[in-house]
Amino acid sequence: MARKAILEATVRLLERMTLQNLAIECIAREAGVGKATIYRWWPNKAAIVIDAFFEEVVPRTTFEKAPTAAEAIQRQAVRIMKVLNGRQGRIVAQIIAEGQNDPTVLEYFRSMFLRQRRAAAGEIIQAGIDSGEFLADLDIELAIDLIYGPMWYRLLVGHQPLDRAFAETLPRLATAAISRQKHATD
Amino acid sequence: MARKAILEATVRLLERMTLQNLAIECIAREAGVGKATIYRWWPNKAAIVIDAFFEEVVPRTTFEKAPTAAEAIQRQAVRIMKVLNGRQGRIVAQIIAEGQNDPTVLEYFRSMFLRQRRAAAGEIIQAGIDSGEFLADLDIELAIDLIYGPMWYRLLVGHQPLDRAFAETLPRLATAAISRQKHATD
Amino acid sequence: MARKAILEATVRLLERMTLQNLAIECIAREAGVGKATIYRWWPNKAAIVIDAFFEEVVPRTTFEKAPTAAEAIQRQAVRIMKVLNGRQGRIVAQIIAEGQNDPTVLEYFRSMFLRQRRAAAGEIIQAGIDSGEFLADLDIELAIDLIYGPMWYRLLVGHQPLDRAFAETLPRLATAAISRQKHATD
Amino acid sequence: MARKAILEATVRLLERMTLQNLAIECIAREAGVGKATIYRWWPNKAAIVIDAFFEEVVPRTTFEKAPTAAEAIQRQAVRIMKVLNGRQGRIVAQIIAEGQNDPTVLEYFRSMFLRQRRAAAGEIIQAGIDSGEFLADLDIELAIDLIYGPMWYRLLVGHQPLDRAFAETLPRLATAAISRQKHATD
DNA sequence: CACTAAACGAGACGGTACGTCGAGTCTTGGA
DNA sequence: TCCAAGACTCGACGTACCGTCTCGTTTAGTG
Repeated sequence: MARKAILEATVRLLERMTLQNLAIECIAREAGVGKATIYRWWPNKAAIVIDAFFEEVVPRTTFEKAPTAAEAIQRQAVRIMKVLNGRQGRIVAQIIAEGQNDPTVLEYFRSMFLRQRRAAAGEIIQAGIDSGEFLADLDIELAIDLIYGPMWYRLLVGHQPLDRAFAETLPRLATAAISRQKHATD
Repeated sequence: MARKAILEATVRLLERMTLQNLAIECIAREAGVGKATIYRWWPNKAAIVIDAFFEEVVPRTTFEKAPTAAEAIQRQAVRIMKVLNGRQGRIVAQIIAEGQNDPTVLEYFRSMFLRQRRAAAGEIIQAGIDSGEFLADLDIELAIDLIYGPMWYRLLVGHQPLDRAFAETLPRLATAAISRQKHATD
Repeated sequence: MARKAILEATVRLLERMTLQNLAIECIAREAGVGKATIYRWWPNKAAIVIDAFFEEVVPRTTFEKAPTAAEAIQRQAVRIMKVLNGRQGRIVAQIIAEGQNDPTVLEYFRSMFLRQRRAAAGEIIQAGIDSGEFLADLDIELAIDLIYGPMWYRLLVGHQPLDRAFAETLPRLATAAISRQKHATD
Repeated sequence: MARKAILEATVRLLERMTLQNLAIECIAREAGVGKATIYRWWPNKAAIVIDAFFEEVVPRTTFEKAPTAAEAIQRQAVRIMKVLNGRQGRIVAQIIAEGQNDPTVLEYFRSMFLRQRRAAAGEIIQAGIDSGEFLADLDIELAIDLIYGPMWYRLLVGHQPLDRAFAETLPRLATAAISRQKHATD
C-alpha cells in the first residue's frame, strides 16, 4: 500500500526539515511513489503530516487516575508539556502555522488532535465541579484554555521556555483560579 | 524614498490577501519598485510585514490608570482582544505562523511587538505585588502568560471565539488566580 | 464485444478533438472499457484510429468506368479531393502526422489505405499505356505521385486550398505530362 | 544570451531524438536554462525547432542561373531533394506533423520556410511564361505544387524513396506538363 | 448444468512532462 | 550614481496521461 510508504517517508523527512520546506515532490521521491498518488489521498501537505503524525508518532496520552481533579490536571499537564517541548512540539507548531493560511488545515488539526484531548480535560473538570472541587458556574471551555493556553503561547511565540518550573506552576495557578475556595474569598 | 512606498504597498496588499500569498514580486509591482531594492532593505517577507504593520497600523495601546491592578489588567485585556479579533489579529497570527519556520522572524516579532507590551503588563503586576494585591512570590512572566496565553491560543487555534464573554471572564479568572486572597485560603 | 465499443467511441471522439489530444484514457472512458482492454488489442493510438477510420468511415472509393484513362483519373481525383477536403481529410492528415514519429503507423496506414488506391490507379495508368494514351516508358509510381502528390501537399501544408479549380486543373495538367501528346493545345 | 543556448541545445538534441520526444524540460536542461525562459520567448516546441532549424542549419538554397526555366527548376529540385532526404528532411517532416495539431505551427513554418522558396520558384516560372517557354495561362501556384508536391508526398508518406531517379524524372515530367510544347518525348 | 478460464471494468500505481509561479540574483538603460 | 525594469536560473507546484498492474465480475465453452 502506498499510503503507508507515504506516511513513513513523511515522518522520516520531518526529522530533517520543517513542514514549510517539506515539498510534496520530496515525499513522493522518498516514498518511491508518484505525486498523483499523494494528491489522490490528501488535499494538502498538512493533511499528510497530521495523518503521519497521529498514526505513527503521537502516544495517546490520556489522563490517569488521581485523588483530585486538580491533581489529575497537574499530572497531565506535565506530560503534555514534555511532548510539546520536543520535536513533536515543533511539528504541531508548524501544523498550526500552516493552518493560519488554510482554515481546513486548522479544522483538520482540531478534529484529529485537539477535540479528544479537550473532551478528556473537560470530563475531568466536570468531575471536579460535580465533586464540589471546582466552581459550580465554571465555563469549562475557558477553564481548559486557562490551563493549556499558556503552554501553546510559549510553544508558538517562544518568549519563555517550556521548562519544568513552568510545567508545575502553571497548572497549580490555573486550577487555583477555578477552585471553589478562591471563589469564596473573592 | 522607496522604503515608504514599499511599506504602504504592503499594507494595501495585506488588506486583500494573506501573508503567505503575498509575493515579494507583488509588493514590488504595487510599489513601483525593483525587487532588488526590497532585498536590499529586508531579509524576508515577514520583516517587511512587521515593519509595515508596526509603523503604520498598530495603535500603541497602553495601559490606562485604574483603581486596582486587576482592574487595569481587565481593561487592557478587553482592548487587546478587540485588536486581535479583527484584521490585525489575522496579520499577527500570520506573522507568528511565518515565525515557526524562521526563528529570526519570531525574534523580530517579539522585539518589535511583544517586549513592550509584556514589560508594561509586568509593571502593572509588579505594582499589584508591591501593593499587596497580588501574591508576593509571583512569577511575573508566568502571570502574564496566564492572562494572555488563552487569547493567543484561541486566536491561533480557533477552537473557540474571542468574544466579549471570554474577554471579560478570562482576566477575572486569571487575576483571581494570582491574587493574595486566594493564596490565603489555598 | 469491447472492440466495437472502442472503435465507435474513437470515431465519436475524433469528431470533437484531434488525434493528438485523443487520450487512450478518454477512449476507455467513452467506451466504458478498461484501459488494459485497449492495450490488449492495439499497440498505440494511431492503430485504433486507423482501424476505426477504415471500418466505419471510409467509403471504398473506386475508379469508375470512363472513355479514356485520363478521364477516369480526372473523375477519381475530384472524388478523392472531396474526401480529403472534409473531416476525413483532417483525420488522415493526423494519422500521417502520427506516422512521422512512428514508422509502424505509417506502414500500417500505407497497407490499409494507400496500397489499394495506388494499385487501382496503377491499373488505370497501365491501361492507358497499353492503349497508347500514355507514354510507353512511363514510371507508374512516379506518375501516381505526380497526380496525387500535390493534393497531399496542400492537405498537409495548407498553403493553398483544395478547391474545385485545383481538383479539375491538377489532373488535367498531370495527365498531360504523361500523355504521348498534349490534348488541349492551350 | 539564453536564446542562443536554447537554439543550440535544440539542434544538438534533434540529432538524437524526434521532435515528438523532445521535451521542453530536456531543452532547458541541455541548455542550462530555466523552463520559464523558454516559454517567455516561444509559444511551443515547434516554434523553437523552426527557429533553431532556420538560424543554424538550413543553407539558404537558392535558384542558380540556367539557360532555361525548366533547367533552373530541374537543378533546384535536385538540390532540394538532397536536403529533404537527410536528417533535415526528417525534421521538416516532423514540423509539418506537429502542424497538423496546431495551425499556428503550420503557419509559422510556411512563413519561415515555404514562402520564400515558393516565391523564388514562382519568379522562375513567371520568367518561363514571359519567355514563351511555359503556358501563358498557367496557374503558378498549381505549377509549383506539381513540381514539389510529389517530393513532399514521398517525404511524408514514405511509400517510395526520394532517390536520384525520382529527383531527375519528376521535374522533367512536371515541367513538360507546363511547357507550351513537350521537349523531347523521351 | 456447473465450473472454469478468458476477457473484462475499474482504477490504483510509478512515472514523465506539462505550463505556471515565485524566489532571489544579476544586468541594463534612463534619470 | 542610483534604481525601475525585468531577464535569468532554479525548484516546486498541481494536472494530465502514460503503460503496467492487480482486483473482483461477467460470460462463454467445455466436461
